[in-house]
Amino acid sequence: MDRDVKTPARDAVLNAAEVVIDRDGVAAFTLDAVAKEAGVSKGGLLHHFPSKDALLLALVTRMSDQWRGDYEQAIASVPAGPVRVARGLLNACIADAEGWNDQMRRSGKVMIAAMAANPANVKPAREAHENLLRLAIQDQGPTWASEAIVFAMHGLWFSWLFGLTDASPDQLAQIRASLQKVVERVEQEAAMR
Amino acid sequence: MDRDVKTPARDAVLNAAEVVIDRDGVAAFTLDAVAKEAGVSKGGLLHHFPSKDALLLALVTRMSDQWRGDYEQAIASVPAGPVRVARGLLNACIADAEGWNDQMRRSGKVMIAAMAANPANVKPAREAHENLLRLAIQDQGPTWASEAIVFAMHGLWFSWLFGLTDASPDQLAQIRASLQKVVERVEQEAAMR
DNA sequence: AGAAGCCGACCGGCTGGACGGTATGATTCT
DNA sequence: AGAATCATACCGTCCAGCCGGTCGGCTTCT
Repeated sequence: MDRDVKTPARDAVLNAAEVVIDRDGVAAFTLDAVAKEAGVSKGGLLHHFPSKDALLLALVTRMSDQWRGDYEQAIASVPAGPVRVARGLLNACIADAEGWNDQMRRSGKVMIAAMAANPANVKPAREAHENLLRLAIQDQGPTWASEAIVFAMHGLWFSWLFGLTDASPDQLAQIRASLQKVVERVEQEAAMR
Repeated sequence: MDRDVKTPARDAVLNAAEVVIDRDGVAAFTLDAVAKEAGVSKGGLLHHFPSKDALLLALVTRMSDQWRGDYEQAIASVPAGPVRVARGLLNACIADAEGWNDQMRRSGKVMIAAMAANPANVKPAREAHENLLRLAIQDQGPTWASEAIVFAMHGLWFSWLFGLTDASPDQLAQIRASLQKVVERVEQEAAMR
């Protein structure tokens, strides 16, 4: 298959789709709405993406690539040590909490839209996630701690996304602090051994 | 508002809705499909639930009540101690792993359907979740540990639901083992103090 | 050079079907 | 009887995908 070509028009449509889903909700995600937001006719939109499903898949793909790049960079900036992966994720999440919120909210809504339409669309996200877990398992520290923390980060993401958790900055900060405490505990223990 | 009356017909429709969403996907969740599955006409269905949104809300409500009852019972069966909530959740999840999978998959798909249609529909789930977090904070053990584990359980649920994680029993068992290790570690530490 | 032919990008109207909801009649229960 | 519980038929809307057509740039032939 031909690699996804990155033309400005394509990217503009993708951005517009994200905006519509994020701002107006998953139910409002229609081809007309996206075309209007992108300043493009529906015909023009369908010229780039042969179907709504294809658009959704491209959206998840771009998102997953972005996410993967982000967390790989965040992890790389942490000196080698136990639970390095978890520490990297947590650092990135805390360092730019607001940015993290924005991006994660948008990503999550896209995921929901993709799942609702066709679960096959989340494949790129699955690959990115599997890659992350692989990195976590290769950590120096105890595997179980790395895994648990990675899942806790995901739990935080999803819970917040679904509105299960209060979205107040205080609440989020508290939860992040809890996770940080776990990481620190594991690091201390590893250092003492 | 009048309390939700539990009639057999209502419950049958609710069951049918769950089946359709679980078996055929969120996109196939239409009033016609649910009515057909329930062996009821669409008019009959709409007699019980005035709108699709109402049906979805009722679905989430029943699910949340069920879930709340389950975890409260699971927690109650754990002797008082540190991270009792986390221990209870984990026990329930491990004791009947297969049942847990089934129920959680269905619940998750319902949540996605509800979110896609109208995020306001997840309110009952939010309340159940807040209640769980409240219980976790009242635990004897360190709050941060309880919180982290609760979120990890949620992360496992969501990740698995979105197909982010391999659904193989081995993989799931491994992750559960990781979480269990965290719980045990906290319990040990609390005991030594 | 320049006319002719071509091709990808894009437009916008259209349609056919699906889907949520309504209106009204039939049937059963109390 | 009369209320509750359905069934049947139907309506209006919305939306994904299609299709004929336009425009501008690029190549090819002469």
